[in-house]
Amino acid sequence: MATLSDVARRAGVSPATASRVINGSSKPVTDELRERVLAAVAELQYVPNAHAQLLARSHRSAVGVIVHDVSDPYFAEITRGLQRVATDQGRLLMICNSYRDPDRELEYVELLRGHQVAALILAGSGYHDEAFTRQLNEKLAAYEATGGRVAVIGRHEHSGDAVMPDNRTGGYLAGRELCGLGHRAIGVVAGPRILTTTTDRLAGLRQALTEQGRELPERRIRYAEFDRDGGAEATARLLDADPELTAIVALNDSMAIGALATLRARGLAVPQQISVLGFDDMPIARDVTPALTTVRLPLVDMGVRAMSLVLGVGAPTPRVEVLPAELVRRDTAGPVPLSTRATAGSAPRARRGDSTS
Amino acid sequence: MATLSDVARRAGVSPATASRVINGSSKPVTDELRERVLAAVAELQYVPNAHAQLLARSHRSAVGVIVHDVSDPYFAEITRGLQRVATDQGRLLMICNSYRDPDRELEYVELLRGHQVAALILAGSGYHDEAFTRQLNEKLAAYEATGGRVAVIGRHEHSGDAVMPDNRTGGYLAGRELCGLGHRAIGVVAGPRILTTTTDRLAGLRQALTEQGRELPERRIRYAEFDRDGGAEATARLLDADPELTAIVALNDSMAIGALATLRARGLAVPQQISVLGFDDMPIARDVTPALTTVRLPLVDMGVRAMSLVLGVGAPTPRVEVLPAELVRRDTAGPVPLSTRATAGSAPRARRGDSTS
DNA sequence: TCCCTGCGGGAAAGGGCTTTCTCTGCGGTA
DNA sequence: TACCGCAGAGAAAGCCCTTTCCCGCAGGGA
Repeated sequence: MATLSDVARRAGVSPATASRVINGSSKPVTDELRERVLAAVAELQYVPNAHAQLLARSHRSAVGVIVHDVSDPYFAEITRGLQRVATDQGRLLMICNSYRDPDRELEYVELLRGHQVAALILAGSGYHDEAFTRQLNEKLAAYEATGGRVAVIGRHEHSGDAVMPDNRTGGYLAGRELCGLGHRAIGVVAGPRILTTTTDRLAGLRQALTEQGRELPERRIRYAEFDRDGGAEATARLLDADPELTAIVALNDSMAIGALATLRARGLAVPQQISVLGFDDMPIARDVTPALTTVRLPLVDMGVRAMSLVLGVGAPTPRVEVLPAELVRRDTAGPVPLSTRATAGSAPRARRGDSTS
Repeated sequence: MATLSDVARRAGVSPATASRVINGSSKPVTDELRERVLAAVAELQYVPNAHAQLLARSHRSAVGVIVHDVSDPYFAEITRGLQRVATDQGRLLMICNSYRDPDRELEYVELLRGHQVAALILAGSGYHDEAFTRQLNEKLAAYEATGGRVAVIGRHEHSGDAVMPDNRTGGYLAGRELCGLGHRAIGVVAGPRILTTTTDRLAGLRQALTEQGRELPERRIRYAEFDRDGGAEATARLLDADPELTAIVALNDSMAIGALATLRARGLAVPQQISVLGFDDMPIARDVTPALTTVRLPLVDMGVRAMSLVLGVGAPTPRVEVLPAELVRRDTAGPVPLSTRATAGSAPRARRGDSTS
């Protein structure tokens, strides 16, 4: 592997001059030497050693990102937003998948710190786990103490900059919608209990039902992995326990798609026999059939905001931006079926399309 | 930011000893000193500077990966395979999205080379572009000359190790299937013309039709972006030009999903009025309604193989592994509609389910 | 008692680059 | 003519580690 001094030797100049040419330093170099250096670079196919550069340079430019899994559409969208701003600012992103393993998350914080990232963004739900939260906060504090910037997306536990999707209100909107359609027997296909996202969304949902004088007993909730298969499986368990359900809320769209698969397999018509609500509005939601009624979160925007926070200069106080959730009505949620409607409180409404509440 | 010598000073030892303790060197250190060092590390929240380590250490361990876009399910699956092997071997992956921009691809080769990756994997279609191909090959050759390993996934142009999905046969299978179902008026929703993947799949398809005495005129092909929206748009153009079509082959599943959306919007029943075939069998293919009939590629396995090639010791000759495509029959392809069947050559078959050919 | 061995530890040499500092030589001013 | 200033180039000092090499010391064998 050719080094800078190889280039310098070949060009008959000092490494200092070669470096200046290659990096377009402000220090002037005569045209003749410049050309000799560039020729040497081309001949030797020289590529600077990034580690040596990063070591020698003082300023740090990369930004570290820890997500659950970039290929999960939820995070893919957020990452798209992060990328957009980072690219604009000429920053490189180092993206790490924690696969929702807290230990791996801690490791990645260290790893990224070791890589001298200028900032750190943690996206994705926090955990109901005191010990972990404390450890994480310690590590982040240590990092911030040395000038690192930190922002989280969708986590309560961090005290600094944060972008928070309004999960609770989202859950509330879902609940209100189903109540409005007359549903009483509502089941929930939930993500892992330990995730704050799960409990937040659930809390909003429960609040809506309670306001309507209905309830959400634990037996109508099934916890599973936050993905398609988890949703399919939880839906099956839910239906086995309670065949009378007229609606299912899935706490994210992946789970909702799994739910639809199970319902289809069991020959239950959506939304005629049973309604389904998703959460997140990931891109595929409009392409399943029937198109998924869901609670939209501004995913890309969340990424944009987080990266802006972290790259923005002068942050006197930690800033928390709450981004709103909104209901997207498509085709999976309908009025409670006639057979059970007698017991429902409010009049059913019919509609379809893509209007938002 | 604490450095190793800070730790050493605090522990009252030399940097050498501190380094040995921290890295678990084979050289023995007495328990007392070891503990003093570890205590200092904890107190200072010391994290080694990765760049300095990488610079000082000789062996390179990370592997660079260039894909079109990790959040595209096709590449997400491949990446999953890459990850699996890399993790087993304790390798870190650096993943870069080229977004199918050839220039960016070249840049990333340099970037990754600069980061001293032990190997480089390029996944995704090559381009019909001589100048670019030559440039890329030069860069790769320069990298290989310094001991780097290179493997490509789904590209013909590279002369070294390669994992090749059998796109041509896949296209052939799609064509044979539709012929068997009696279709004659077959439209193609294709990816960008400049991609070899597009032309390979198209070539196989054309071969199948030709063998059956049918043909695939250019006017029945529409080229668009290789994604959902591209598929939707190309399908619309195709239908506008030729409303008589009884089948559409989309050259990947994303496009197929876009095609389904367009057909749904136009009120055309799939597969009763028009059949749709996809390509790749990405996970969502089974969850759309009707479930997508498609040509499956062993995406995860492709990743596994490529990483194994590149990390495998002793490669005397460049190896090319061709991975087979297979047809997955689901619910979007059916016999040619009755109204047009009179003109069809072969008897229609009815079926459904998930059996593979 | 002396020498050799081996162990635990430190000194120092890189690893490849950036950047400050220094030096040389030139043109311009007093 | 003597001096100053400055442009352009090089020398060298880091950046933070790892690892080789070397040293001192203690214990064992002759």
